[in-house]
Amino acid sequence: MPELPEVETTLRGVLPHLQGHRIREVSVFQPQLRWPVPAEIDDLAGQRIVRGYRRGKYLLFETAAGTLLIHLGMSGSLRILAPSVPRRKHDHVSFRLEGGKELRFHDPRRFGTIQWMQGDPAAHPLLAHLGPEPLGPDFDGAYLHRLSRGRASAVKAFIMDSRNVVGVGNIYACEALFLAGIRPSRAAGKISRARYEALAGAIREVLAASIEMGGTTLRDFLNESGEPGYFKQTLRAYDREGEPCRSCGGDILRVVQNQRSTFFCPHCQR
DNA sequence: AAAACTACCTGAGTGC
DNA sequence: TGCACTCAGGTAGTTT
Repeated sequence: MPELPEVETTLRGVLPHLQGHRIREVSVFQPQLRWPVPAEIDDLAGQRIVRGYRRGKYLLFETAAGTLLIHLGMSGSLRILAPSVPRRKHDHVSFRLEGGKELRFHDPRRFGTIQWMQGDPAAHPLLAHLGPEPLGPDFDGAYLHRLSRGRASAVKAFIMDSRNVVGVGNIYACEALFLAGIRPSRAAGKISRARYEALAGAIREVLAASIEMGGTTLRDFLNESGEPGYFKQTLRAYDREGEPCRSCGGDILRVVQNQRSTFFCPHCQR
């Protein structure tokens, strides 16, 4: 499941094949993604990718005629392939590149998004209300502390809300709260500045560490989906219900918050 | 205004 | 073996 580190890994994997290169042809096999792939995506054909970057979990590829926006949703992936590689089930969109290779979008659950837009990408409805990048300069403990005053919602939901900060999905929310020693159910508005400093640091730490690990898979990127296999063995809380806390040895608990599983150590997280 | 809930989707896993 | 069922998760949009 692509969280921010997987999206970043994907960007690093595909960008060398895209930046400065022309898209020759766009083929849409299944337009019914989260929203329909617009017919105007054809305008991308013939355009040169000027630059590509990530905003939250959105990937953006700019051309002179418009910007390609891609979100991988829950199960999406991008791969660079030779056109001779047969199309797999759930390969929904293909971008033929100058030089002969193809960029293919694969997404079994079709929660992903492919859009084509004009104008300033930051003003696009999907991007306009996003909070700061967790690895950027505008995100720190002071920011979280200030923003959370008066909020009654659980801190876990607070940091998973992309209006507050982008890129913190369920897994990394659990991991960061464990690292910071904060109980996920605690009211966001009642957490001290000092503890938010720890939380902001933990968020950056888990995301950066995971990007580093994703980076080690870059070599294999063209062959594999880009999902880092090492990832699971480093988890401290997520998906570890009943297993011993790596810090105190007690049982990791699982509860449900806002229809999502939350994993935490009741001894280490208060 | 803020918080909680719903819908979208398929594959993996479970139990009978 | 096969069927029915549940669960997972990102996030925009809707409801409370």
